[in-house]
Amino acid sequence: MSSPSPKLALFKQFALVAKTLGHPQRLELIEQLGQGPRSVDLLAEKLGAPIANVSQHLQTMRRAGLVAAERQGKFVVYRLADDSVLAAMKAIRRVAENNLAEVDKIVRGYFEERDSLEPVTREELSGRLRDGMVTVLDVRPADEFELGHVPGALNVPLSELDARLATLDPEKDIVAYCRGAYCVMSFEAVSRLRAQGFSARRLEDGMPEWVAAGNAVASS
Amino acid sequence: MSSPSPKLALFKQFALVAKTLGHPQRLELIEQLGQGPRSVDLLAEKLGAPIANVSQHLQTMRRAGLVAAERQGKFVVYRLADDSVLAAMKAIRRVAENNLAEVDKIVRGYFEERDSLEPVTREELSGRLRDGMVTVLDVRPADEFELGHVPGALNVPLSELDARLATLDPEKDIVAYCRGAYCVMSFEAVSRLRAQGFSARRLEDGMPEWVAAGNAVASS
DNA sequence: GGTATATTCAATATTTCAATTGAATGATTG
DNA sequence: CAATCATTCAATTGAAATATTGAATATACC
Repeated sequence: MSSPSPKLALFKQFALVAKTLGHPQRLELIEQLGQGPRSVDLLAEKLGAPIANVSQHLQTMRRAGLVAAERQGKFVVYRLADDSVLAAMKAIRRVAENNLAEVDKIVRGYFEERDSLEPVTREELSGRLRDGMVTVLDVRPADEFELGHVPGALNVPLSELDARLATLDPEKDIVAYCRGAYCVMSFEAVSRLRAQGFSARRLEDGMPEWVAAGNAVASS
Repeated sequence: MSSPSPKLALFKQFALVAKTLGHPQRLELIEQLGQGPRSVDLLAEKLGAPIANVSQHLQTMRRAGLVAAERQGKFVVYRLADDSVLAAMKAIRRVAENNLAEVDKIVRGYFEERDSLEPVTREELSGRLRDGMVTVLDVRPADEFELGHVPGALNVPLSELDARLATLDPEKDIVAYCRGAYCVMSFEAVSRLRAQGFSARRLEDGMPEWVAAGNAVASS
């Protein structure tokens, strides 16, 4: 028998990946990076966490092969290593959804009640985009919108939604999206739009999935 | 304390799942349970770990929704919560394979050199099983074989391979499999069979994937 | 070159995790 | 009902992860 069995060595590596995913803040970083490469600076601001802290998490993630870093001028820009990282996060999310009662509780309490109608699938949105009979709303903050969005989408951050209601065409259906499947902002937007009489629905998931599915992305 | 944001609450749950996957021994338990429900006793024996230790890991995994337990007489039988758990483990493995140089090194050193021929896919094996022109070898220990195996497979544990070489039909191709993609035993078996002049290949992955793909399983 | 800015490093205190041991519980058997 | 077996619990110890702080390094800009 070989002293360090190859199997154990491999499992240690797999465990390293999983363990590194096992931190809420790092999952949040992956959600952000799922939208595109970002600097440490910007990520720290998004998370509302100290820069040194975020930097350390990113380095931990780099050691585990989840992200890669590249220096651009005085910024260090991190990005996801590849699509498999998002896939892994999705797989973990599914385990939690299926088997943790706690998740069900949270989702019911905060999300489901606000989404009585079926969310719109990516395929459906792609189709309706071609017809032009739909208004697509990107409710993320402006900086995230600028770094990449669904072509033709209007950027209406949640904070500005009420102010810009008047500019929306009440005849068209509205589809709102934000970062990912559990991004609260799109739920909130749909709920407020409906309250104003709009026909609003939510995209089933967010920007990262849109990109991962090979859809077109526009940047301004 | 005001309740934390639903998003953070969710991410904590996701992180719990990932963190729980982040231990080599627990991954090994999942590999074992991927073959079917097992008692604490048997799992401990398989891992060569103290029972109390394994029991604790299993309870940790139960809290994270990865496994479920059921009392059967004086045994407590654990099983995977559902298919999503194996899917998550697979997704994590993929991240590691794609992005960790260390994994590549281990695989190259221990596995690849012993597998110059392409492994057989599940689909291919299903087809050739119908033709009957292939000998399927299950090289796992007898107890694991008994709890479920590919229909028509011969159980030849690695330890008995040499002794039973004479009983194998040299005219037929041989396909060997064991637990999972990285289960060393099937590599070893193929290598030894080839050294004896047999036409031997390895199934691309193992028992859990065979089951997950909805293939038939026989038990003796 | 000097200074501001972005990021990383290093040291520390705190918390959490893991393995070990022996005792306690629950179910079965005689 | 005692004895036995499988499992879990509880307490302890050592190891590892995390957040926090302030200093160090690199790059750009003036």
